[in-house]
Amino acid sequence: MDVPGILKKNGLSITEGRVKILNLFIKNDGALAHADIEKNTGAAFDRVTVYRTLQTFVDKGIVHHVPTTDNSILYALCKDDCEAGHHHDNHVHFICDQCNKTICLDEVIVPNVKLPKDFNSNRSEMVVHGVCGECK
Amino acid sequence: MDVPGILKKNGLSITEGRVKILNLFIKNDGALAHADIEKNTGAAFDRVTVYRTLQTFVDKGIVHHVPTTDNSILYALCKDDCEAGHHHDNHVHFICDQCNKTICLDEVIVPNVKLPKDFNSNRSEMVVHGVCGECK
DNA sequence: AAATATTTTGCATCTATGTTGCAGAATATT
DNA sequence: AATATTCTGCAACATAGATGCAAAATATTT
Repeated sequence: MDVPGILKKNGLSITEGRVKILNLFIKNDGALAHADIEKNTGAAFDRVTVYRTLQTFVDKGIVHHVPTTDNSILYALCKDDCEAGHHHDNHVHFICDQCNKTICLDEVIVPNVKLPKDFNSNRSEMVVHGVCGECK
Repeated sequence: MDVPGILKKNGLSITEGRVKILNLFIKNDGALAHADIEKNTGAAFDRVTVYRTLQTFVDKGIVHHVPTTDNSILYALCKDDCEAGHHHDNHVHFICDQCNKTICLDEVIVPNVKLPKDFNSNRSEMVVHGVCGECK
């Protein structure tokens, strides 16, 4: 589906900023931080607009948060979400120690773990660190 | 091992702030954010001191970062680190949706996942969300 | 296509979080 | 007890993110 289509499907107005930012996600298969987006759009938009756009995308399930160990917030697009419109982010995220990219491994499902009794699990997140195919 | 002993073993001076903060971690089996520590020490220490103490503890391997999906940094003590002094945090972290506590499941090891070929893994982190034994 | 209604953007402002340099205080060493 | 080392607190700074509101852009209606 094309970018305007994705926006319309989610009840969002089609604006220059949203189109450009969504395109950035589609071109880049890794995860993006707010700062990456500002760099790549050449400061064409206000900081606040970028924040709000990202928040909107998260709310609509177009994009999801990626867990990190530092204090950065990463956003990643799920291919499945794009196509089908239902939000599921139970896949593994991979962070390359070399190129520092965060990559969604859409095909790798987060495994279940045995929890202590009396613990119930809703959802799980998994981040794997290592060296990606490009850098190897 | 007692708190001053842990500090000494890591080549750190024994100071009021470090003892109190390390005690906080030992008493509380969940993960703590910077803000939690400031609350629990009754603002007895400067903000900067708390930041630096946490950074020092991370550097020395006394405490480790817990991955989160929001922008908060959580710190958690590993029982094993305390006892043996070697850093390993390949256990699962559990975040309770109800009481919002983060709990180190020291006995639950992060499972291995099959990565795409050409990907090498060094270490993995896993966060499970759900309801803990207390809240159930 | 023009007019109106709705959304979105940008600016100004504010808050929280985290860092760094440096002098004084506390701890460790001799 | 005196010296050397380490740590703390203050001030200042940097960055990330949120909010209210008027102006601008988009969507809808006629």
